[in-house]
Amino acid sequence: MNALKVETKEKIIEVAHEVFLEKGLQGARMQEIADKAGINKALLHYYFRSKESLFDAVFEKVIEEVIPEFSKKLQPSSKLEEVIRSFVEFYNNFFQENPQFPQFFFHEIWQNPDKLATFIKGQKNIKPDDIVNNIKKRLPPFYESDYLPQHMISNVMGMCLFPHIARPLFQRIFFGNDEEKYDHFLSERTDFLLTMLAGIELENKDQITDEPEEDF
Amino acid sequence: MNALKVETKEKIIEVAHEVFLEKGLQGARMQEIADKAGINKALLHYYFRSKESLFDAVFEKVIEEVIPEFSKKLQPSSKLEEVIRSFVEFYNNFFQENPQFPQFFFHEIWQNPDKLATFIKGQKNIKPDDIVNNIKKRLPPFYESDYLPQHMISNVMGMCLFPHIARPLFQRIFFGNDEEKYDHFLSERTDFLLTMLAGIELENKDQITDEPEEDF
DNA sequence: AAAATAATTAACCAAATGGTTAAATTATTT
DNA sequence: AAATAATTTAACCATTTGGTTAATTATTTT
Repeated sequence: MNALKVETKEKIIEVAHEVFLEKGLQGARMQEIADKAGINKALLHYYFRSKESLFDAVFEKVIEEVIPEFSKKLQPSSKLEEVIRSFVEFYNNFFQENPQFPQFFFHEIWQNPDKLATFIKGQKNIKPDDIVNNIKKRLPPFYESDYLPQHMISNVMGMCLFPHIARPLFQRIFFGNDEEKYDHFLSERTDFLLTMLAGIELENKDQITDEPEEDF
Repeated sequence: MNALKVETKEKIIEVAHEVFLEKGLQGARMQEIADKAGINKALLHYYFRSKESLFDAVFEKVIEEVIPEFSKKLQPSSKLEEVIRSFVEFYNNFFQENPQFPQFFFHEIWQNPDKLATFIKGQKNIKPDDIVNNIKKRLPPFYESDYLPQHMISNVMGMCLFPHIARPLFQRIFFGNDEEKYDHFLSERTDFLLTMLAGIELENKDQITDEPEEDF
């Protein structure tokens, strides 16, 4: 009558994912995870030796799902415009489906930077140097050539991230805490960002012939 | 009167501030705070009934220090350019001096949105409607007029915030975990943002005719 | 200086929490 | 069907942790 090994384990990871995302590593309670998974706390430790190891399993799974999707968008082959477009689309989409993710992610990154950074760097799909170089070659003129390409990454990521990570406050202060209005704001935003970014690029289009060489 | 009392209490708040910022409400330990303040745990509870009340005291103090500074930058009287300039300068400055603040802030905002949002909304210096209206009136043309002014706020805040909140990861991935390089990146960024934002605005300046053009 | 009040401590306490043990139940293999 | 292995549970356990008590030491007040 009872669930098979695999099913139970997956149920645990699934529900642990929820709880960890909501409460963080410290805030999460093993009892709550066990309860929500409909099992005994001892069984939880049967499948995962410790809270940490459960957390690792959850985190690994999340990252392993996100990173490939993420890095697909950053192929050096594609044009910068394309990269930005698909990046913005994906990022906004993902956050809308996983609202607490940013908060959780950055919290844990600060609590345990080395562990998580090492883990993420371990993902072979991501090649930071390639990304930076790809951007460097294609920077639109208004990104002053003396500045680091990392500024552009920060810009795009920051603009995508902010309304999601700041939601609880931002929604209350600027949207009268109206969920629907905020959701509308968020869906509108992908469009807005792409329009805006394209607009800025287009204004300088005449100067770009192919791949402007800039030295940094 | 009780010179000691004040000193102890302030010492507690000071050290609690550190610990809470680093570990968050859940992660912080009363014992650690007591130790670092060089006092007994019982004395900690003598001054602050509970962990929560200590946390509140710390949070209130932080907010009360930041908000006025913050809202000063958002006076509806000043020009949008000025607002952005001083906002970016202040924001970047503050984060450089309080690196863990963003992470801490957003974590707590998500853990207890109502409490903190209510508290922040209680600060009478901040009038969201005024801010939005002020921005609405002065939006540069490339911010499509159909879009909400909140987009612009998200843009500026997001671009300021990102490299700070993402630092542990970003530094490791894109800067070979070199503290100095990252610090340089951060100090360069204020300049970069102002240059970039000014540049974008200037390109549409013909319709506004206000400030002399700078050369980029 | 004595009484009263405030600040501080050592020793406890109860609840919560991550984790364990050993037995029981269920599945699988022989 | 018996033996073996995997899964699940109830009852515990040790530690941690926020919080308390009651006594002690300053500090003010009278």
